[in-house]
Amino acid sequence: MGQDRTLTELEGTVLGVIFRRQPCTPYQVRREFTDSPSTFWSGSAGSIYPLVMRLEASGLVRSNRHATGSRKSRLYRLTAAGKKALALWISAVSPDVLSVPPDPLRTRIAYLEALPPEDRLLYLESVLAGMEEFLRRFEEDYVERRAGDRYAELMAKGAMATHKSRIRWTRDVMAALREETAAPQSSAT
Amino acid sequence: MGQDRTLTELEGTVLGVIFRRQPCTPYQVRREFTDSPSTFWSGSAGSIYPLVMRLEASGLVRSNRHATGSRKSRLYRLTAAGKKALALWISAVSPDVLSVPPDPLRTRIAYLEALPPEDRLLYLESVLAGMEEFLRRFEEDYVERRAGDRYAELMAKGAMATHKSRIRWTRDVMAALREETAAPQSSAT
DNA sequence: GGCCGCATGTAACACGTTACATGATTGG
DNA sequence: CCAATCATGTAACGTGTTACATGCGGCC
Repeated sequence: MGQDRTLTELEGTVLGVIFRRQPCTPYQVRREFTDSPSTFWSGSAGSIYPLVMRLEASGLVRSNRHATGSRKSRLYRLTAAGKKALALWISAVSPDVLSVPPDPLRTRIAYLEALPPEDRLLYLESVLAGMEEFLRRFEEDYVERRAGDRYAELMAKGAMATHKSRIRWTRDVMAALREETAAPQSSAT
Repeated sequence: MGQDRTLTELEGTVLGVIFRRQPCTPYQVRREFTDSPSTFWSGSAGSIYPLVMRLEASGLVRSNRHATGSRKSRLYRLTAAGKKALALWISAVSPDVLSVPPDPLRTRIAYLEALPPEDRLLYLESVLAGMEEFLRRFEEDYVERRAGDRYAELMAKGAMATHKSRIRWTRDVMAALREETAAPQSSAT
């Protein structure tokens, strides 16, 4: 009921969250985003509630009334169509999946020459420190939650691998920069 | 003239492109996005032209008329304020820079259990093949363009490092999956 | 019993996308 | 000279964000 269009990135992800957590409330879905170490999706109420309602309207999820005390809410779970749609969304191999994901740090470093020369290394150092701090917290968090969930463990490893690769690369950039200033050629300001 | 608000990700990037290429036309800016191996920004006319006009309205870029034959266009370059704004955008260390960037593949693999068990490895294999194909093309392209630009080289290395790390991780996931099916425990659907 | 966090929403706004429109230029 | 591509835009649309509104629950 309702014509099939391909799911957006957030819709697919939310469908995945509900699939994993079902039955669950929209608020639990939100928490999944707000608690995530990634800051890409805000998980704001304004995105999640309307989205979940949209999913229900297109028959991908269904909900039961549910009350805790006199507070009313709804528990959502996937329908058969929902599970099919999720599987389809996952397995449709799009270019974004195969190509390099966006990286705000890479973008900034690409235009590092817009910074005064003496600020460039300082910037990279502060970023590096921040990333290492992030890594520490991520690892703590990961140890804390590894409830034997093999899947969660795999996911965390993937995210950390990427993060570490970024850290290593940042160090490379710093080394290149130091080398350049040590043996100065003509520099374009 | 025009009040300073912090630049969005696309605005900062476009400012960077103009800084790098100046003087240049909006179309050249678009090409930078459409030619990029990353698919995150479409670089559609509908995004770039209005954005560049917005930048000019806020005094970050300035343009001169410019004609090739009877076709008219504008050549843009950064103003002093523009260069300052770019430097500020780069050096303001936000959480998105420090945390793990979004990864459509990671997200999909997180909900791999929504796929019929027999499809999971097949999916990962096809993704892996696609990523390796992408890597080959990226490397060709990179060799082709390495006009001794140390910076471009560094950037390419960063992107490739991330990409390779993703490939390695995908292999890990496949190995874990194979192991699991070889020595089956209780599996959730 | 008042305050703060939980939980569910809604409204206005900004921004990027697709699709469309238009004219110039180049190639067969 | 006709078609395809280059190049510059505009319009409608969808969707995510911030900010606001509301009410319940626990705690101090």
